[in-house]
Amino acid sequence: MYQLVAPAGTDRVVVTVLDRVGTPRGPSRTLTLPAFRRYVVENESSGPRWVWEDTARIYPELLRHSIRVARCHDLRLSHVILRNSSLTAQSDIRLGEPGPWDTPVPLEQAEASGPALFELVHDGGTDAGGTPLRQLEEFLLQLRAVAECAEPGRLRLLLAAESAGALIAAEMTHAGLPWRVDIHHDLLTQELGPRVAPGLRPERLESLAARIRVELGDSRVNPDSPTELLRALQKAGLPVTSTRAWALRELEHPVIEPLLLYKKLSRLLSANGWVWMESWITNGRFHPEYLPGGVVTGRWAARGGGALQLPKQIRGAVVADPGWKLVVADAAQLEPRILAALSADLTMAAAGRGTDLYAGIVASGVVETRDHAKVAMLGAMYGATTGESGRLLPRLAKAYPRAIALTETAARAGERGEIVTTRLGRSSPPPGAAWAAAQAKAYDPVATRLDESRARSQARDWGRFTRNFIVQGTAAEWALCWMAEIRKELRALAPEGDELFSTPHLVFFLHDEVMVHTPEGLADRVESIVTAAAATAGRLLFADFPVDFMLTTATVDTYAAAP
DNA sequence: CGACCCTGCGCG
DNA sequence: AAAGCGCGCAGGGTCG
Repeated sequence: MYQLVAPAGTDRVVVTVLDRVGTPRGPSRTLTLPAFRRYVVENESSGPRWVWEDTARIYPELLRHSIRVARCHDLRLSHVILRNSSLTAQSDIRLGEPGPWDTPVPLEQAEASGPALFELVHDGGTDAGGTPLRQLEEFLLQLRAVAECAEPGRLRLLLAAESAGALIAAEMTHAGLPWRVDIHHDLLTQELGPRVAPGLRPERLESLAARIRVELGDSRVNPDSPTELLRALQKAGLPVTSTRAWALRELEHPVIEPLLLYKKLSRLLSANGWVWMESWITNGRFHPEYLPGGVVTGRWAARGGGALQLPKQIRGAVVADPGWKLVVADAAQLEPRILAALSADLTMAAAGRGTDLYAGIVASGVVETRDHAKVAMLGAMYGATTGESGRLLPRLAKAYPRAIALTETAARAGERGEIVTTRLGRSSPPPGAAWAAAQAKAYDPVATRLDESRARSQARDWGRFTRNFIVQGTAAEWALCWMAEIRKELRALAPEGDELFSTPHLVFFLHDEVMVHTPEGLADRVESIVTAAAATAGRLLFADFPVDFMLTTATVDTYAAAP
């Protein structure tokens, strides 16, 4: 059963009950927001799938009133997938001209309350029963596209997982990540010195800057300016063409040590200093905005606060509430395991069974060290051709021909400008017009050497993108299924009380890693749930193919203590 | 002054 | 100009 929800004006919502194939089962009802909330609560027990345009817009309104739903269908996110998927290439949704669903209204920045989130216009008219047609017609197109494609099961799972991700993202934003500003403050003070006014350098940075100037024999150079710094380094006789840390590390000179430290600390100050703390932490919680589907591959992005880049340096400020714990779990060697399963490479899957996959590769005698195994695998998935990674690749290819063939096939497809598709049906975007033009130019009779090499280089670039897309994208699908399963089981474990987040709940997600904030007494159960969910996700994507998705899990008081 | 690009670095 | 993918953000620098 579906419940279609659409805004009507700024303070009303139209709800329509739809049957399995999307036919309205009666007239729609227009509800005020309070009536809508009651409606959701009353109907949730019958297990509907709520169909709405944009979870990020409508669900926070429910969460603010401590209302959660189990399942939804996010029309906006689903549209993007179906519009691009090779599995729905023949569908009307794919063949139609681009429309309003292809240029979604961006979500306003502000955490603005209530009605602002409903300012979508009721623009598509209604049918005789009052059903909003723009949303209904889109939903019908989507249902048809899935039902008529060759492998509806995959897309159905993908859309459900993507939509569950949207619910989780909104819930995590709402709940926030537990953050101790006192600890954060102490940490900053210890590293940088006492806080000073914005624009000034704290003591520690100031003295490092002074040392840098002395060592360079330049009394005015500003280490924050790459241009000035580069010039000063060259003047001091150092053979550098950039001021990147990795390049400086190669050099031997008294300025290097203070300079590297300066860069480290100045990064801490600008990215996660006091200003950051004051703009992003409220009432002991970090509330970043997650963007499901924000990356072409299907990974999440985040906006504001750099939520997906929390440096290890400050993870000590993430601390469970008194009487609570953090259960942190990380999928070990996720992408290579995904590659093994995608390519049905039994040998590679066996190397990772019950053990660290890289250690397993070493144990199989393919390479000598774990580090070699890792760099070779990453190189295979990213398309490295030179260096250590390039040298080791042939050995991987010999040991795991199926896995390596899959990456090579994906790369060749990209080089030809073709698209590739993940396990569940998310397809890569086609290369842009500039790319195609560059390729065409190389075949022109008057093409220059430069034209040809540029075209070749761009073709290889795109090949590396598609090579990685298929693995990264499928890993993202696995992670969505993992998280959706965790969420479902956590809700079954402990029914919610009056307080929305008084029971175990997800508070953080980072591509292949999740964090659950849980009352201490339930931590063991939560660990089991997280572990079992990984196996479930593996079966959802790869049925009975024998690949392990191993986790590193830890129950800790602070994120800094997680492995 | 804002809009934009570049450099550099954090995360997976 | 880091070999090799995907991101976001801050600060410097330039342009209109």
